Amino acid sequence: MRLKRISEYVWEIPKTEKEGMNVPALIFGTEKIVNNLEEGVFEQITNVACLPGIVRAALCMPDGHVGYGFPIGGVAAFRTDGGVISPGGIGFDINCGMRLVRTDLTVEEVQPRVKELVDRLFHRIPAGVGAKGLLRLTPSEFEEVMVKGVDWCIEKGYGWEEDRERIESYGRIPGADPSKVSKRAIERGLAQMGTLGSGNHYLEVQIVKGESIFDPEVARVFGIREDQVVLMIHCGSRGFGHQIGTDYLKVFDSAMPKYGIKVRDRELACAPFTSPEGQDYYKAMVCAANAAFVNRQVILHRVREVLSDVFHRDPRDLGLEVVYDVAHNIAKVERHVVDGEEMEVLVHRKGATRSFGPGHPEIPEIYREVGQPVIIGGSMETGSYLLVGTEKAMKESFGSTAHGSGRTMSRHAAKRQIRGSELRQRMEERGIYVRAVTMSGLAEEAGFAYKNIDDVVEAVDRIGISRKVVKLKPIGNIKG
DNA sequence: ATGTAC
Repeated sequence: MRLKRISEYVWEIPKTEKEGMNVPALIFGTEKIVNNLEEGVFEQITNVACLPGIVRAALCMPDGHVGYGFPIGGVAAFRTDGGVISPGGIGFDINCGMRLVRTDLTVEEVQPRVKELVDRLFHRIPAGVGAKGLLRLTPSEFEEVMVKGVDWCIEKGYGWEEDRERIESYGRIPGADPSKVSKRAIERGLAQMGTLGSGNHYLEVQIVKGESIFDPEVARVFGIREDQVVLMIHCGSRGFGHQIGTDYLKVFDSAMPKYGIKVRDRELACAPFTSPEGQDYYKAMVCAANAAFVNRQVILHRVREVLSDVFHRDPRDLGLEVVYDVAHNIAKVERHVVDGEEMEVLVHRKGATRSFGPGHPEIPEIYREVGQPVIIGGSMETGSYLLVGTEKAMKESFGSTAHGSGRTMSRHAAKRQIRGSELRQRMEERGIYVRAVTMSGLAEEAGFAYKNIDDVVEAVDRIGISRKVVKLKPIGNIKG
């Protein structure tokens, strides 16, 4: 497919390249990254550009790879009036996301006890396919989870008041309607709050090395300093969100003819945002998004319990504060400037992170002057980054940036390259203590199966859609 | 990602 370089780090596939494109597709990345993207990504992002009501351009972030319908790393904004909502543009794992937690503990204090700490966390935070949590909710409690999100946790003592403002959308997106969620989805979700899941989901113990602080001023605002231990939580809405996605794909698949919508790929099933089907899915998606915030909040609660036990100190005294929590699989109603005019759009971010710049009213006051914290998670071997949102992201990418490394190798291929037990040993020799539910699952997540996180982060930093603040190095990891 | 196929 023909790629036109329109600036140093932006590549365009013009509208004329494929019949039916309503807008061009734009790929963000360095030459190296764009040259290495799978052909399927270009196919998928230009299919997205054909969807009804899409504005300006279909975007692909530097960590783009082939996904269900939309590429992972895809960002697309649709008119709220006249545009569509598509589960394939959000992902099955609704509000899969990242939460970063700071501590007042130093590397010297934690390093000698990292095995004990990781083992205790492993026992307290259930992980793996089908894992059930320590919390067993009644259907009416779960209804509150869907509607109130993290506010429910704070009411119940699973969170602190001050956690709320350090979560995207304050951990509670308005518009949830549990009556739009199937009984089956609720049955799957009831016992899953406070569980990690599997695949690339993890809980990681990380350290801040002095030479990895790129912006000391912003790092200080985010509560980050040299020699500090932090924890990163990566998980989503588990079987609950997955079931909602599955349910509504079926609904949309049969509703499309009614609305005269034809898509190039059945995986792009969608419905007008204002249609009954579109609104029902949106309301159910919000339920899953709020449940995912709750899931990460309950995991944080367990983290606070375990660290308090291990270090015999109160969690507040340990400085166990949320830095921020970002969604990377979600659609949100936001206002953006399109062709010089501010308008309301439904921004789909699928494997992409919100990256609002300084002064945005949706950023909490504590961070408003510098911009929104952006968390980009690498593979469990290579480290992760904390960045900050920019004004340029508001102009170029609907306030969005990348979310992670992006796979370069299939799970199957990764398992052929290395045995889980060998990887575990190799990681331990390099100072990363890992506990995994299955050794095959561990092998699938080997660092070599992913793009180099430094390349992805360097790209978003140079493009200017988020700025590097600090790189975080893993010393302990829990995998589902 | 996912009670990894209803």
